[in-house]
Amino acid sequence: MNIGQAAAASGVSAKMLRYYESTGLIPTAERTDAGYRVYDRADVNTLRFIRRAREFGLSMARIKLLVSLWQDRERPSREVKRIATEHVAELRARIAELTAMCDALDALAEACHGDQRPDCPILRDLEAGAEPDRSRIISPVASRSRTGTAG
Amino acid sequence: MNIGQAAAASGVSAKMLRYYESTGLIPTAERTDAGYRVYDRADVNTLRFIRRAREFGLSMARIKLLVSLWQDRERPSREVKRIATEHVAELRARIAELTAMCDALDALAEACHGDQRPDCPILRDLEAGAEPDRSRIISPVASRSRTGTAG
DNA sequence: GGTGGGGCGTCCCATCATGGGAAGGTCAAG
DNA sequence: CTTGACCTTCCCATGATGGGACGCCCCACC
Repeated sequence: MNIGQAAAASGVSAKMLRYYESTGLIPTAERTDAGYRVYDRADVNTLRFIRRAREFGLSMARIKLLVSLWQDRERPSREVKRIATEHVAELRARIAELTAMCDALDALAEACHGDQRPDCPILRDLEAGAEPDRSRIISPVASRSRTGTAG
Repeated sequence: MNIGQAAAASGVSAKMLRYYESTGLIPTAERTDAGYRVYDRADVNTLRFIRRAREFGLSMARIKLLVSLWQDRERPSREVKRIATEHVAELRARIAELTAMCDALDALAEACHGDQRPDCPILRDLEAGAEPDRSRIISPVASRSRTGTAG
């Protein structure tokens, strides 16, 4: 089967097929004399596995691990579970972040009249912390300590 | 103040300051004779506004709109509210997506023994929809090399 | 045996916001 | 004048994906 057919059969785009191959997620496909990639049903199954894993939001790195575990009949389910659990934890963290943003912004939006008047609690919140035109913001010593990153 | 001081005072990195300038989010900064960018307290306030807006997960495009609304004393709060509401809707949609992923994967992980045995509901779910392939998922072990993953 | 349309190949670019780093100029303190 | 911190611009990388250009290939149709 051609790349287009494998793509249609698996639900993974041909573009992604080439990309997955280039990153080593799937093995290098056989080629016809003309250089066309050739796939079989087993490849399509792997691709479906990958697509399904992507639907869980798993990263390529984790999917790579899962695929090799999947193809290893001796795998300990512990390994699989660990990967899934890590991902769930990350999803939960992300959800918590987004929920905090969402709740805060929604509260602000609820408090906003939303009419032709310029007064707006959203903007008032956003500009909070902006120093009014008082004295200098930076102290003479301030520029020294640049503590690492801020994620 | 120069870019490093403005960065420290605003919480926006110098790198991002240049980037925001290049994309037109903030106006082109004045320069010293040597070419150094110069900022004042008003710039720092704008930067803080931007940083705060970023904390709500707003896109640069929406922040650009918000900044111009913020600086327009005649703005209708309706405009601001609309932007916030759109973003809240997108956040909710994203949260729903992530929550669905999270719940589904978590259920699978919960059902997984997580021991040394190879049987695993997570992998079984992932391979669901894969066409049966003559009783085997991958071709006979001896013929195909496993592309020496080793890691 | 031609030919045309569509599939395939590679390579480059863009996303979105951010950081890393190199090469070279500038400033301020010693 | 030296030194070191800071500034400049430019390039690259992220993560997964799509878009597009250009050129070759394949097959059906005549």
